[in-house]
Amino acid sequence: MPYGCGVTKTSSPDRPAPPDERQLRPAGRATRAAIEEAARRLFAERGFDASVRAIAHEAGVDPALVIRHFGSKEALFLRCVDTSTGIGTVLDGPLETVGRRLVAYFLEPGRPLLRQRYLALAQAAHLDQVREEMNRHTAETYVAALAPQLTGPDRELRVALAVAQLGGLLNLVFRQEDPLVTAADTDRVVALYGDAIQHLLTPDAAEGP
Amino acid sequence: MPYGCGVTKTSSPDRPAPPDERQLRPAGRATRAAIEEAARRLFAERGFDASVRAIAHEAGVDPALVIRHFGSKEALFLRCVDTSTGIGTVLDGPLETVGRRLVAYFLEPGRPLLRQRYLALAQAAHLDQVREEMNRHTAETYVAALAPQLTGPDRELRVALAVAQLGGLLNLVFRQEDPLVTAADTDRVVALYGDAIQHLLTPDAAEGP
DNA sequence: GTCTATACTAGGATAGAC
DNA sequence: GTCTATCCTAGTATAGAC
Repeated sequence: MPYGCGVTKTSSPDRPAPPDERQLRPAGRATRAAIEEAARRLFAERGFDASVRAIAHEAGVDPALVIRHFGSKEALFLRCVDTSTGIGTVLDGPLETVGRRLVAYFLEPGRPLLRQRYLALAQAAHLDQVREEMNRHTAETYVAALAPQLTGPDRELRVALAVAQLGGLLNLVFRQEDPLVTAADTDRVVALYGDAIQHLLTPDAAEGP
Repeated sequence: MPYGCGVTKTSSPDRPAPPDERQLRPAGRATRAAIEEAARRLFAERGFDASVRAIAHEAGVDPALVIRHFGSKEALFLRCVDTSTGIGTVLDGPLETVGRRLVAYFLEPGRPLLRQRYLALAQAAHLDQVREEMNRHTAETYVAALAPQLTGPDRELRVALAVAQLGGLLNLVFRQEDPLVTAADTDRVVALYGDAIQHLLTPDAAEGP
């Protein structure tokens, strides 16, 4: 997810590295898992506004345990929000039409999960670690996949700017709910905005109808 | 400011419209003014994180007075943050180069105020009223100024999408501080991203070097 | 009308007993 | 590992003094 959404952590640097999570007591494992499951659900539903207390209640445990196990609300959030949403296949297609494909992918209806995750991340973007993860994800997913295929100067910069463009669109359609855009034909937005993104990646290519 | 920043209110719908602010008691006026001045300073410095209590302390009054006078922190914020930053002159120039001019305007160094205001608004964007003001500002400033000059279909939609693009760039350079972009030559970003914006506004125009 | 004092609710985080 | 009790900060509301 652009702007960038990333965040797919499997270990937190906050806890002083227990030798292996699978060696924890069964009770501890179950509690941890219950907290994490509840957190995933509530973060998805309410974004970063979901309170630690509400998550604890949902998991049937004491609020203090949430902090005890995950260090902080921010660390728990980083652990729970991820965006492994199959964007890879979109990026793997032909470079000449990736702009429209990206826009179409994110605007495709029936993807409430994408929207939920975007809103949750956007809401938490004031936290430094969340922004760092976004940048890391942008670099690892988008820049790594597209920059080598580009020609001309500033290949990495152009991909970063294209991702920023995509983020601007998601902000508009997912957060602002601008009436001009929500009422517009999706295909038109895909064509217009997709070509604008494409223009940064392959400036010389001709455009489709 | 795009994405959109607007918010230049002079009267709040929350209070039931006192006939004229100048008719309030001197003491009341002075207190109100002190609170508002302190709020402007702290909101600019710390964004929406500036607490009501800190604002009250800065103004030398009781925290309850802040709420008493302005209704809520959100209402005070809406009253204090504005973006009348002279974007009008940028929009008034020739349409054919407005994309690059817009990017250059926002990337121009020595404009810490622009950045401060953007960050404050982005941080408060989870509030419905703030987002509404952003949309209103986008419509009144950008769409109103540019859409009539465009040719072809979807004129208003294309301006809204161009503003979204601009918002994506500001998010990148003001919030993310992506090393790829902060290290890049400003002129390159102006050319690349400005042309991408221009492409939505005047798709047929040729591009500069 | 304007301000002071107090208090309510909610949130995140921590200390220390079991 | 788990829980109880507690602390701190925050936004907001209200009663009552001037």
